Amino acid sequence: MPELPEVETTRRGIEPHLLNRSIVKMVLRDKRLRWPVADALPELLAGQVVRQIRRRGKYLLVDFDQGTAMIHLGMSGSLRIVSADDPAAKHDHFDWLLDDGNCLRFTDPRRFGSLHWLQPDDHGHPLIDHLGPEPLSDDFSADTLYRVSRGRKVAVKQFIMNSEIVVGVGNIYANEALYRARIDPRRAAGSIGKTRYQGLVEAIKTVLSEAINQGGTTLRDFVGGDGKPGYFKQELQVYGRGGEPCKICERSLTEIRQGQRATVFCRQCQR
DNA sequence: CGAGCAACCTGCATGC
DNA sequence: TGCATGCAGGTTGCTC
Repeated sequence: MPELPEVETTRRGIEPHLLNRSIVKMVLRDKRLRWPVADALPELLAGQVVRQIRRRGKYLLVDFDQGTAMIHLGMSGSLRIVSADDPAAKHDHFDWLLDDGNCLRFTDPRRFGSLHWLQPDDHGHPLIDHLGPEPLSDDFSADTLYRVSRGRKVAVKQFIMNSEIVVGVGNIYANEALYRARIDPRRAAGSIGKTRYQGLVEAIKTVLSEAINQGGTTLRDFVGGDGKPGYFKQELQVYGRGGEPCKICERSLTEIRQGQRATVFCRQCQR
């Protein structure tokens, strides 16, 4: 479910409900996430006040006075604001009860998500220390992408999905951006010139920005922190459309697998 | 170092 | 209806 636009949509949805609220209590029902949730977390969080919610790649960083909670939604995770007396369902793994009677609820059927605690004096965390630039920042440019791609034989689609190169480009938006830039996803990253990377960088920025403005992409049941679905699905040009006609040339879209992920593209329009 | 792939886990669609 | 199979929005960490 969540790529960068969905994580950002979640951040914006929950932020107003959390800012300057204190955590009355954390209820940890299942600590078996991607990495086990620290047993000490409920005790650590009790009484702490949320000061800020940031995003780094697909990680949400909830800042408190005495540390930071780092949350990842994995493939199937979501965060919602619900009433504290809302009964927990099967995959609701933890709640943060707030001082206004609401609670932040983490739900994740596949348990690929995670929750870590960062001490304020930490310089970061191994999971986020080596991340590449934010795609919507000026640090992500054709110049840098061109430079770091020299000599790389990996397919360009897998290259832009590598979080050390750029964060937040998942399978949906990688397919969409390559289609918009008209680049064949199988091409070696090192074989692409600066001008074409210029187009790719613009396509990535555009597709991510548009998706955020639409509230993300809802494929199954994604909802933002405010409970509303995303409306970007109707804008998808290739993802999930293998065998259907290309919207530019009408030719049937090709679907292949790259690194165990579905790739959809047009053999005519993408070179 | 890079490339390829198995693994983590559950739900759902599909086909026999 | 039941069962086996394959696939899914992500990422780490192993082999070669």
